[in-house]
Amino acid sequence: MARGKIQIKRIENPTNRQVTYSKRRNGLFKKANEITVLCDAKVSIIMLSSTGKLHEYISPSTTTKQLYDQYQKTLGIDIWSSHYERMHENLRKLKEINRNLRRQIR
Amino acid sequence: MARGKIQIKRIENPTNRQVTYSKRRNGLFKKANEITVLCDAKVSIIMLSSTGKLHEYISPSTTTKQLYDQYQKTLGIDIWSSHYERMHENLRKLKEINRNLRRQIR
DNA sequence: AACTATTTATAAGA
DNA sequence: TTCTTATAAATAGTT
Repeated sequence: MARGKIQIKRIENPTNRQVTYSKRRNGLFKKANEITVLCDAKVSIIMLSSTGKLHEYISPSTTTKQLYDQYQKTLGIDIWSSHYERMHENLRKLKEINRNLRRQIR
Repeated sequence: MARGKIQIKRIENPTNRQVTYSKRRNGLFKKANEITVLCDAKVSIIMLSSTGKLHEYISPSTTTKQLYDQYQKTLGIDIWSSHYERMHENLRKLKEINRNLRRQIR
């Protein structure tokens, strides 16, 4: 965009790609924050770089989970069910251990 | 940004807010697509407007669910371990109470 | 990490 | 909503 127009195609040089990723990620998150404030919106951004690093933006008024629960409710996709199932299973085991302990105490 | 600088604060007029939301959402999604192509990244954006409408951007190479499963796997490990540690601590306390009770019985 | 010439995004108006 | 355009903001290439 500056000092010369670029074509929107994959940057082959890994160093340049990383630098551009970092700069534009900052730009994207700044824009996300501005629309959050200006328009009273809620925004969740998750990014995975070509080197496998994960970055996230989330509007201050909410959480990533909240917004995805809303997304899930709207689109009917159960993204979090496996997480919930693991938590439930763990709670079940914990309660069983608690019962056994109380039995031991009596 | 144009025809006069604006302050980054909530736009009170609902019509103006809606117009700005629509324009800037387009801008944000365009930027998200550019960083996807230029940097070989994967991006998921979910937005909830102040009127309750949901909008989404997802890089062509993936799905929203895939990216959030990755997010959950990467960040969920920490959440899970702290939860595990809390349970572990609870168990330790229960065992200590148990020991004290046995001592009282003797 | 800073700089700056340019390109791009966009606020206000039509 | 879509187009225009003057101006603000982002950023590509460089240091």
